[in-house]
Amino acid sequence: MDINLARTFLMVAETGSFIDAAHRLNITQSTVSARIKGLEDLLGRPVFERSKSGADLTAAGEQFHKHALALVRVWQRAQLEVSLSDQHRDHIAIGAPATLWHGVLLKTIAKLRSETPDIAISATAGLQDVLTQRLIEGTLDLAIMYRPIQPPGHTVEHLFDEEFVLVTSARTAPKKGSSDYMFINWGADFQRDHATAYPELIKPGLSLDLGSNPLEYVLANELSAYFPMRLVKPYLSRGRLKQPKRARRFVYPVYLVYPEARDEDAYDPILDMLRRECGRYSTD
Amino acid sequence: MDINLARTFLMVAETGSFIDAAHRLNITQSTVSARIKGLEDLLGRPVFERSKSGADLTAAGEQFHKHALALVRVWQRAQLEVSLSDQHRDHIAIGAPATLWHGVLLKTIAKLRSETPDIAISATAGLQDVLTQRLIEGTLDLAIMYRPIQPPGHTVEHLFDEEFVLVTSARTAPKKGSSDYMFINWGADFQRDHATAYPELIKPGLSLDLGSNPLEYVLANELSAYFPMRLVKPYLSRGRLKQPKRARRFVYPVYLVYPEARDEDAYDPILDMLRRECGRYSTD
DNA sequence: TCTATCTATCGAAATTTTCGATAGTGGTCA
DNA sequence: TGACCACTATCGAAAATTTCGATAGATAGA
Repeated sequence: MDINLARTFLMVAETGSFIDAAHRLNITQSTVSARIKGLEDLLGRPVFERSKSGADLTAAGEQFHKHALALVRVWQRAQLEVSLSDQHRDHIAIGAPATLWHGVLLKTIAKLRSETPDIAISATAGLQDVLTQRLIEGTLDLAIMYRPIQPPGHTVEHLFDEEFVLVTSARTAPKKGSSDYMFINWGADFQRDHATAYPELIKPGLSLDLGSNPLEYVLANELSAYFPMRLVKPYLSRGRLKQPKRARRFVYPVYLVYPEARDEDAYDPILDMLRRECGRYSTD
Repeated sequence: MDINLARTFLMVAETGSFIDAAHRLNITQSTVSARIKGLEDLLGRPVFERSKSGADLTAAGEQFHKHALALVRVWQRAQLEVSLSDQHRDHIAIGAPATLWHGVLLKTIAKLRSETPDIAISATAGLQDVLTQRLIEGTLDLAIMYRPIQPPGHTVEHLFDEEFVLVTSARTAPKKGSSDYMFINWGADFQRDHATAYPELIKPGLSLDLGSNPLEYVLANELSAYFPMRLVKPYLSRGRLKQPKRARRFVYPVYLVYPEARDEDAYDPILDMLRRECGRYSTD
C-alpha cells in the first residue's frame, strides 16, 4: 500500500472526477484509474461509483476516507518529527470521555501535576472511537475509557466499574418512547445494551455527546436520560432528579489503555497513580 | 512511501539485524538494505546505525518508530473497517467546541427539538481541527466554531463575537510564567495570539481541552486561565473569580460552518434558528 | 441517432524492486 | 599481523510494477 494511493483517492473524492484529480496531481487519467483500481483490489471493495458525471464515494469509500486522511497525516507527521531536532518533548497526552474527566480524572490530574512537575500533560475529552484512533495514530499516549475495541499494540487494563441509571427531572415518570427521553452516547457497549433493552429508543429525537453538560440540560428541560450514578447521586439526594422504578441499570467496566512498547519511566508513575485514584470508584 | 518500508523498518528494529529481518520477512538481505536506504532517502536521515553486530536505531529511528507502527495500524484498521458493512443513518450531526455548547447552543438545541421534531440531532463537542476534519469527511453536517480554516465546499458565516478574559480563583494576582497558570485550548487563533502575547507561556505544565470542566477545576484549585466572559461573568459578580488588571483580552468571532451543497429544506430552519438565538451574544 | 464526456483497458515504455553474487567494513582470535 | 567471521552495501540483471498515450466502452443529453 503506497501513500500515493491514499492521496489519489482523496483527490478524486475532493474533485469528484478522475480527470480533474489527474490534472491536480499532474498525472494522466489512466494512472488515476489504475491507482484507484489497485486500491480497490487491496481493500476488496469498490470505493467509487463511476458514472458519466464522474465518481462518487461508495459506503466503503466513505468509510475509507478518514483512514486515507490518517495515513497521509501520519506520514506527514512522521517526516516532520523525524526532521526536527532530536530534542525530546516531555509531555503526555491523555484522553478520556468527558464523563470520566468530570469528578474523577480532573482530581487525578491535579495530583499528577504535583507529583510529576516536569511532565507536561495534555488532557482531551472525546468519543471512544476518536480516542482509539488517536492512540493508534500515536497522537494520544494514554486513554481511560469504557470497554475499548482493543487497539493493536496496546494494553487494556481494568480500572473500575461504572453504573448507569436512568434519571428524570420530570415530575411524573417518563414513558418509554416519548419525546422527553434523551439518548446520551456512553460508548459502544451502552449503545448495544440500550438498543437491546429499549429497541424502540434506538433512534431518539435527540442524542448528545457532551459529557457533564447533558446533566444541566436534563435538569433544565424535564427530560430523562441515563447517567453514571457517580454524577447524579447528589441530585437524587436533593430531589432534583428521580429514578423511575423499573428502569434498567447498566454496569460497565472502565479501562486504562496504554502502549505495550512504552518508556516505563515516563508511564509507570502515571499509571500507578491512576490505579490508586480510580480504584475506589468501583460500584462493588 | 509504501507501508512495506514501515513493516521492514519495524522488523529490523525488532530483530536488530538486516539478515534476521530478511529471514522473517521472506526476502533477501539486499532487499532489506535497499528498503531501509529508500526509507532513509524519504526521511532525509538515517534511521539505523549499522555495525558488524547488526543495526541499532538512531534518534531519528526511535522518533520514526511510533509513526511506523501508526502507519501499519491505520492501514490494518482501514482494511478492517472498510470490509465491515456500514449502515447509513439519517440525521443532522452538529458540532461545536464544548464552550459554545455550554449556555448557548444547548438552549438552541431545546428549541430546535420543539420546532423540528422529525429531525434527529446528534450534538458533539470537540476541538476545531477535529470538527473541521469531520466536516470535510462528511461525518459532521454543521459546525459552530471560532474562526475555522475554511473547509473546502463549505460556507463560513459570522454569528457573533466572543471575548476571552483572564480570570483567577487565587487570592493574589497570578504571576505570568508561574505554575498556577493553566492553558486552555480555545482554538488556533487563540493559541497564536496567546503565544504572541505571552511567549513564556507557550508550554504550560498543564493544558486542557475539556470545555466547561476547566472552570470547575480552576475554582477548586486556585489557578488562572482564560475563559469566555459569557461563562465567567456570574462568578466574577459573586467574587468567586477575579480579573487581573493588566491581562490581555482576546475577542474572536464565532462562525457557522455548513456545506454549500446542502438540502436547504433540512438545513435552513436550523440555520435560521441558530442565527436568531446566537445573534444576541455578540460583545458589541 | 449523434455527440460529448467520462472511465476502463490495452500494449509499450519507463521506472522500481528484487535477487544472487560479491565488495566493503570491522571485530575477534591465534 | 593475518585469517576468519559476520555483518551491511553495491552491482548488474531480471522481474515486477507503474505510467503513458491511444482507444474502447458506457451513458447522458440534445
